[in-house]
Amino acid sequence: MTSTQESAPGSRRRALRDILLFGVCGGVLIVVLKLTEYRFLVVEYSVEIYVALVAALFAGLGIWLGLTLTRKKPAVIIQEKIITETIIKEIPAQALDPFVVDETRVNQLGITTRELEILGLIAAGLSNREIAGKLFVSENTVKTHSSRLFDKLGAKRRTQAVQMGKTARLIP
Amino acid sequence: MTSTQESAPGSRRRALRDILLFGVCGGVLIVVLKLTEYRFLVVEYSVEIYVALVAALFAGLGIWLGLTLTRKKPAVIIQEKIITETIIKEIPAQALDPFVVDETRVNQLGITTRELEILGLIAAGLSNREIAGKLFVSENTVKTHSSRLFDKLGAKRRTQAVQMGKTARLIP
DNA sequence: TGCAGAATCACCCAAAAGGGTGACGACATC
DNA sequence: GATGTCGTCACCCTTTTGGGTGATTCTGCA
Repeated sequence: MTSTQESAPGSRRRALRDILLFGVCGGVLIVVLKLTEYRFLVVEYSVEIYVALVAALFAGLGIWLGLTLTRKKPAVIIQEKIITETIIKEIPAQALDPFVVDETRVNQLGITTRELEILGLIAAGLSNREIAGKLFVSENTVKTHSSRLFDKLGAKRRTQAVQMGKTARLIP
Repeated sequence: MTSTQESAPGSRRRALRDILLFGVCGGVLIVVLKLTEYRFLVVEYSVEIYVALVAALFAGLGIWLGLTLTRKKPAVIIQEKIITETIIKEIPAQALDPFVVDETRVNQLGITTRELEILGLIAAGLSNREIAGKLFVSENTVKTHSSRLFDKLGAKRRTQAVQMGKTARLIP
């Protein structure tokens, strides 16, 4: 229960319709059974069979209802089109995009936490001076950090470093 | 039916267990009902009530079974942990990522095709000189283009322009 | 205890980037 | 034919960025 229900517009109406349909089906069945009841009562001990039949029928109906009710929930909206279908596909985590840095790559390149932090701020569009102000260090410090960072990434410019950092999953 | 079922390891076993549980419950209920049956039979026309009761019970049971069975199917795998839960979340179309420029935004900001082209090359990490070489124009031309682009975006630096361009869906 | 890695800072210099202004040709629109 | 937009280029000047070197402090590890 990570999030509240935020289903498609007509979902509740459809659920109601299904419940109604279920009720009608039940009613019809009861009527039918009642009509046939008398015939069954002639044969004495068929009550058990009758009950079992009713039980099985309603169980099946219940299962169907349960399925149809839950099937409405996951609606994948692509562009404008609404596809109502159960999602079976495994979502490869990265699709819901809670970004995590590729620690392996970070260690592999020998990038320190400070350097990574500065890479993030560069990607955010800050100048060296702004970064210095944000981290309470001198501009020279930021410059040395970024210099070493570019070395490790093999980048010549900060824009290139950002691009490389993104493809290497060091920054979102 | 986008893909075949590739559910979690213990899914089938659990489904079987549920069905068995369902059967046992049904059996127990039938036994109980049979025992109470005689008492009900004393009162003559309570058969209908009895049937209705059975029907309702089995319907409920069926719904429960339907729910528990379907709940197992969608399994989101994050890292190593398996979360068995119905997927409710709307997946934004952008997740499947066939990038298209936001033409509306482009016109809204008054960005020309050439400027957009240069923004893309800046984002790719090229220097003004490299861009000039790529587009067969002078470096000064690239500079004027980028200058006007930054004006329109309200950016002070090329890194900032890239960041803004990305959030505005002008570049992937 | 001493060493390695990190974070920090300074200084110098060159290259790149950015701001401002002006100008020219092509093309479309009115 | 006038106007406007777009793409092109030049020049000048300031700011930012990047490279190189050296030094200091702190911390964890051998």
